[in-house]
This record gives sequence, structure tokens and C-alpha cells, in this order.
Amino acid sequence: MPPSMTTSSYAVLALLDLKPWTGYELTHQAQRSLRYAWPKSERLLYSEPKKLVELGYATTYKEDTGGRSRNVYEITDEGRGALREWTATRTQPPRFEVEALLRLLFADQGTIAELGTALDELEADIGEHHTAIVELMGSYLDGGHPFPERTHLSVLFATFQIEMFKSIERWIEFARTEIDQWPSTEGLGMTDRTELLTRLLSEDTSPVEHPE
Amino acid sequence: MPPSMTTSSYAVLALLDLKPWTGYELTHQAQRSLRYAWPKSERLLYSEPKKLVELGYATTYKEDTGGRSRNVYEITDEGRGALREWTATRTQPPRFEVEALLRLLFADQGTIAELGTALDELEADIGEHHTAIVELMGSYLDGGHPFPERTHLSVLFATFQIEMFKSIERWIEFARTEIDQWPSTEGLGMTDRTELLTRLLSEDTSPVEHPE
DNA sequence: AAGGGTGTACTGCAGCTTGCAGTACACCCT
DNA sequence: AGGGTGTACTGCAAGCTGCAGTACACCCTT
Repeated sequence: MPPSMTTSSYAVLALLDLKPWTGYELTHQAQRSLRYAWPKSERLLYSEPKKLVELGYATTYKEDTGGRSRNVYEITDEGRGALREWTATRTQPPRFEVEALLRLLFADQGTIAELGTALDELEADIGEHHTAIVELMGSYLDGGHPFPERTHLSVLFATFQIEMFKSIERWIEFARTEIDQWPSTEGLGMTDRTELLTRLLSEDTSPVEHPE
Repeated sequence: MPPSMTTSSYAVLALLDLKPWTGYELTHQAQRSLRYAWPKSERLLYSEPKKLVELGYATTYKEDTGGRSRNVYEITDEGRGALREWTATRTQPPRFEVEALLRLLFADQGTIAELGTALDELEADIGEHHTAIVELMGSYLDGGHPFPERTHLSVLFATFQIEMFKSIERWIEFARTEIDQWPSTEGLGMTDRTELLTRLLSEDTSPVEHPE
């Protein structure tokens, strides 16, 4: 049985379609540019191109320039064909893992301070990514894009990230003002305030945007 | 070596702190209530409580009511202690997997129609969750919450989801109007429009909210 | 009364993915 | 000569997922 193509395999194959990369470059490039759409470990990113070679979707050769040797990977015509077919398949549903929200759901098993810390940590994690992408956009204006002809794609993708990050940051602010009103994490249940929020949500109105 | 506690283990342990559950109930409850904070497979959710028993954080017994037998799990004092300690640990950074965005990043390897389909699929997936949560809020108003004293937590969590879903849906709309202006997926690069967007983003302004 | 569909209640297993430790060498500074 | 940093990976254990399979109860139809 040949190894099977996962979404991660196609992600690496798509990178190879831009230009040949060494394994090392590939892992770092993928972690920088794909982190917010398809986050994968360095380890996997080293394994995927090997699999692509095994499937005939890429070729490889050792290069001995200057320092130590490294493996260079290049896409084949079969690889380009596989990529074409992939773009026509159904996308997987999105998946959001946020441990801070898990802490919120079970906040009655800890203190208000601990819930506050979880929100601070979420804010810090998001904030880091947020400033990184803003700075990246600045660098596109100054120095340009590593693949100039693909700038329109990166920038439209960046609007998604900025929109997400801002919206999460707004929610964290909102959540803090709500939690500030709580005497404790537990046993509150359906207060007047919670009932108001529930009513707004059941009418599909976001109380974050309308915090009257 | 005893098995180690993962975030998923604590998630299940936190559910067990609410009341005893059977394995079957646990898998279904966890998939319904934790899906948007901590999505895990049914298979794992069957395995976790067994691990908790092995660690002394839960006890189990077989019940033979009516139909076939099922395993009931109950938290122990050690389990409650472990849970207390968990709430004080650092949360893991959030993680977002969105294949539709991966397709956007590599849209120049497919057609405009295929990119449109990827956005449609994202919209459908998000829309499904969106209406589900709005309806859930309606049911909290009518029938109430399965754990009434925890309503305030579920509802604050729901504000996050609604905020996210709305913001993704707004972005999809925005992305479609942008893509409608593209003659093709590839080779556009830094157009005037893309430069304007880049400038806005580099000033941390979301063009989704200000689509002048 | 036999058969089929649905829901309950799981287990086994192959294969995908991650984190961590380890290896090895080049380059630079002290 | 020694230590720190960056390049360039590999091996392995353990975590997690999807799928197939098992098994039984309940209900409806033919």
C-alpha cells in the first residue's frame, strides 16, 4: 500500500509548486506562512516531502553547498496533476481549539482570578500573532512579497486574520466586563443579565457589538 | 509508567465533576458542548474515562438497566484535586485549522470557481454551527439549561461563538466582493486595490468593517 | 413471524501527527 | 580551545482519528 495524501501533503505540494525548497526551508516557510490556516509540526513537515517523492509527486537530490548537505525537493508533472485534482475536492470543516474557552466553560471549578488569567493568556497569544501580521503587511509595502505575483492572495488571507484577531480581542474585553460583575464563578445561573444576553443571542444579535 | 493527563483528559474530568455519566453519554455530551472549544473524536472520548479510572481520578461500575449494559463513571476526590490544579496551569495557545483558507492561499493553482466553492463550503459549515447555537439559546429561554446554575458560563461562551461566526460570515462576503473583481486567480500581485488593503492592514484597520 | 432499520454501547486497529531527544557539523566570538 | 547559535535533519514513544466491526434492544413493516 502506497502512503496516502493528506491535506498536509497537498499543502507541502502546493509550496513545492512555487519553487524547489530544501527540507529545512520547507519546514520554516510552512510554519511561517501556513500557521494560521493549517498549523503543522516541524516534524511532519520534514516527513511530507519524502512521502511526495515516494509517490512520484516530487524528486529530490542532495546539495553540498558551503556548509553541510541538505535535501532539495522539486515538484513533478504528476505532482502538479495531483494538485489540480485536489482543488476540486470538498474542503474539510474548520476546526477551532481554544483551551481558554474550555476553562471558561468549566470556570465554576476554579476562581475568578484563574479565569482572568486564562483570558490574559488568550489575549497574549492572539496579540502576538496580531502584531506579527500587521508588521508583515508593513514589510509588504516596504520590501515587497517573496512571491510578488501572489501578493493579492496573501493580503486577502491577512484580512481574515486581522478580522479574527480583532474580533477575539473585542470579545475578551467584553467577557472581562461581564465577569467583573460576577460575585464568583459558580452558582450564578440565569441572572437578569444572562437572560438578556441569551435573548440577544437567540435573535442572532452579538452583545459584543451592542454592549448597551 | 502511568498514562499522562492531556487537556482532553481534564475536559472529560471536568464533565465528570458535574455528574456521573456513562461512556456513551460522555461521548455525546462532549461532542455537543465542547465541540467549539475543544473538538475531540468519539473514539478518544470513550478512552479517556478508562484512563481516569486507571489514574484513580474516577471510579466505574457496570449498569444493566433495561437494555444492554453500560459503564458508569464517577469522579473521585483525587480527581477533583487534579482538576483544581489544572485550572492554575498555563493554557495552550489557540489553534485554528481552516482548509478553505489554505485553498485561498494557493488559489492561483485552481480556478476562480473552485475558490468560490471553497468559500461556499466554509460558509455552509459555519452556517450550520451558527444556526445551531442560535437555536440552543432559544431553548435556554424556553426549556432551560441542563445545569441551570451554569447557564452564565454557557451563555458567555456562546457570545464568543456568535461573534466568531458572524465575523467569519462577514469576511466571506467581503472576500467574495474582492474576488469578483479579479480577472483570474493568478498573477495579479500588488494591484492598486491590494496595495490599499495592505496599507489598511499595516495600520491595523480591518477593511471588512470599512469597505469604502 | 421474519426481516430491516434505527439507536444504544462500545472495542480493535491501522495510520496520521506531535513533541522531544538526539546527532552532526559549520561559523563566530571570546 | 571552548561555548553559543544556526543549519539540517532522524528516531521513537505516545497522542489522536476514522473506520470497521460487534452486539443487542426496540419498533415497524410485510
